[in-house]
Amino acid sequence: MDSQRAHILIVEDDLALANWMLEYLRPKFDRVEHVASGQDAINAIEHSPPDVVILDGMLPDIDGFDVCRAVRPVFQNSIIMVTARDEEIDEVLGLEMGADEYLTKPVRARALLTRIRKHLERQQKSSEDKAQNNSKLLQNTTLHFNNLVIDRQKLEVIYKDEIIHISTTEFELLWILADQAGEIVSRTELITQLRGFDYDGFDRSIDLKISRIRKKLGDTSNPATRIKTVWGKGYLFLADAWE
Amino acid sequence: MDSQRAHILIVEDDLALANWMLEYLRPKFDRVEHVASGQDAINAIEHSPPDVVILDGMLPDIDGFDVCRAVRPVFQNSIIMVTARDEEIDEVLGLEMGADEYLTKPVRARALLTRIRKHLERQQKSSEDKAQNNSKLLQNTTLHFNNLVIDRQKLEVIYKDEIIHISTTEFELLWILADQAGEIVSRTELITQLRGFDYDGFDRSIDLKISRIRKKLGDTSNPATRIKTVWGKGYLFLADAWE
DNA sequence: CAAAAGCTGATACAATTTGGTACAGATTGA
DNA sequence: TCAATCTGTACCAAATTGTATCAGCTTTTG
Repeated sequence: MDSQRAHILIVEDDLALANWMLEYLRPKFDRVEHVASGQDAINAIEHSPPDVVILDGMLPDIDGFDVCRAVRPVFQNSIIMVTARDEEIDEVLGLEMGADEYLTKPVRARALLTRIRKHLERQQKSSEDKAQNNSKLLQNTTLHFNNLVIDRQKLEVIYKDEIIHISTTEFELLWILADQAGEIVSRTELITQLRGFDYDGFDRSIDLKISRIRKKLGDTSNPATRIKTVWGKGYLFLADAWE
Repeated sequence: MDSQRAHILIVEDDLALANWMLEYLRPKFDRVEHVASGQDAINAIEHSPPDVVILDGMLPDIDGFDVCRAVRPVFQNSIIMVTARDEEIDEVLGLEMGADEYLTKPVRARALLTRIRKHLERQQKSSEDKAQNNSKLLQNTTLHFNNLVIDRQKLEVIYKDEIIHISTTEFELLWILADQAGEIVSRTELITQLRGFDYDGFDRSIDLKISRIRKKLGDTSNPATRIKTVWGKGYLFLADAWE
């Protein structure tokens, strides 16, 4: 799961607690922000909608529940409400306040993380569903190149009648290249497609995967002849080199 | 939905309270039943699933929360849990026990009715949604994949004309995967569906079950070829690998 | 009712997958 | 040719997954 690219907003006036959350979540997600008041929360959410909001029920200015109501019309992602034990329990129980999930203080780190991941996962899935309905029918499910078969449904690669043991991400990469056989595909594009988001900073991981794939598909001569390197541009999958 | 046709089950050992509810609800719904123990509740729910269950948290034999857990795998409609105020509020607040709604005693008639209607309405809505998308799947009681037959009613799995000895939870897991054949199902989702509530903390139990199922279904090659592992994502049941 | 058998999941550890770092080798252009 | 840039891979640490083992429970048997 690429939690990495998630954007989390913490709304919490207890600065000690907020800092604890920040420290715990920052290494795990791409962007973790914090505001301490209800008004700031509303502004932040409307200005730059996060994927998940962690919302304290009791805030100095605007009540957390009211924040919830205020942003709901424009904010469809998940809200995880954190309430103190002695706050209006009935309200919480009614589940009518518009949050997607409720936790009580004290919040355990593990529980918080689990919930965040659950909601991110859901969001991703539902957006994938939508995307698929529009485009999936148009897509090929299997690619053939002579003795090489790449089966997207089975996540399986067969070369010369033998199943090639290939890992999930290696498969993804191979698929992307093969799907655009004959075209040069840049590292940037590969990395974006693989991880689903832009990645700055340089990285040998694509080369590494290519190297592994080549080995598994017997493309061992130097320079490689089936998945070619195009210096300064990217990689090129040859369609007619698989005999 | 016209509440008229709804089927309500009341699980309550306090007979005075139960009678009060019966009297109040009977004129408003088509079928309102009552049982006084957890075991009876489980039987009743499994035998003839109601649209809404009103479940007392504290019962003479099986705890209401346990009833909830017990039926969740096979019962998807709404459970409204009624708890005494001094019962384990933490549990309730965590919303981890699998009920859809919580009320505290004393229960006000009006509130109860409102909640029931809300849930009936939701169910109506979501069943309409589902009916549009996959009306067949909902009614399916048996899944076929070549030589593999998974029979939900008999809780039976047959592979190559042989009955596979498989435990109940293993069956559940297999069913969930097979029901979504071709889609990657995440561990989080599996665990939630199996246990009926969120679970924090790390856990190899799903992997373990998968491992056992694979063994029983002869998916022994490494890596597995019929129930595939998708690294970082979950598991994938292949529909056409059962010859 | 007690013993046996079966089921479940926790723990522990092994195996696999992934990608960061480092550095050697290859390529390019001045 | 040489320095700068780009690519290939060995090596390693972290994350993820597979599974043996075992204790605690349930169910079944006798």
